[in-house]
Amino acid sequence: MPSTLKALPAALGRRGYRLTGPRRAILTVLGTSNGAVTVEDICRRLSPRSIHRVTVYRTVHLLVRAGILRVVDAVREGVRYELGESFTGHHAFLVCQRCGRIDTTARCPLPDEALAPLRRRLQQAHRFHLVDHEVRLLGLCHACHA
Amino acid sequence: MPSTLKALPAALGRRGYRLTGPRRAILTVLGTSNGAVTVEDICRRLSPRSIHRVTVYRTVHLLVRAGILRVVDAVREGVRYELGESFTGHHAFLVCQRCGRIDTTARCPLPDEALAPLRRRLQQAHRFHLVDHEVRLLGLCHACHA
DNA sequence: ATCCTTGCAAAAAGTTTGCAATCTG
DNA sequence: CAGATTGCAAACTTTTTGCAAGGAT
Repeated sequence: MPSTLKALPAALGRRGYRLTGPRRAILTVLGTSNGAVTVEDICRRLSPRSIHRVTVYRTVHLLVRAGILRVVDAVREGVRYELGESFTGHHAFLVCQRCGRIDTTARCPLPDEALAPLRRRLQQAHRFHLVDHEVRLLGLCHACHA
Repeated sequence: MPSTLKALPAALGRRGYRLTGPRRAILTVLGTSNGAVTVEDICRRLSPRSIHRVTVYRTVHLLVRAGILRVVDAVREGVRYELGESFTGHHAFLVCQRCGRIDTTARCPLPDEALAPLRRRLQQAHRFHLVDHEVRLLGLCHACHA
């Protein structure tokens, strides 16, 4: 995805944000990362202590607000726990994007038949060994949908 | 799921862990919660400051080790970020359960055709308004599969 | 009685905020 | 030049660890 790298600073500018050195550097890191990264990852990839960690935090928040970045893990707040599948069965998660509440569905929307081919494909294309899966359905819970 | 509540203390005992008051109380909270909870949630539901927050942390870790609880959010480390879908396209996440690395697949294994019926079902059964979804494929990355 | 568990205090890790100096448009 | 942005220090929040007292088997 080589075009992404060029498109990013432009995307920032178009949204009325200033294009500064730190932001450019952070966008470059993001544009050349393959996978989801942590703030720590970003800092590590920036030239040795060139940019302050606080700036990375602030920039990342800005980019999320601007719709350029998105949060992959954690809806917010800390880690969440649930009883093991032997107690609950396998299901999907209903995650409220507003209050962070996580509920569960009766069953998983990913059909069992799809798993074997998927496992095979991941092994070949990514050399990734599939063990489990988790479907997170994002939206608004009853209380927040008002 | 009324049987769960009784099964939990037994599950602990069977694995050779001691059955104490705090553990019993925490298991009761877990067994009667519908959805994934945070440590903060658990503390709030325990009788006013009866059990120390540190004990809740330790018990939760123990339960995960014992296979009674599982972590829903966050594989480890803090929040992770990725470019928005307008830059990357919609895909699934490959999460390594050992090193925490998160990579992405070319496309999402949840077929588009399944979304409309799913949205309808969630609206009816949970009064949940579906906006987006995220498939996390858990397993071992190439480097860790050794 | 043994040794696992708990609570308290404090450390560590991760994230946010106030403020003055600096840079962008 | 005006206002946004950065770095630094410090506050906060969340999670982990050391240690002595208490509790379960």
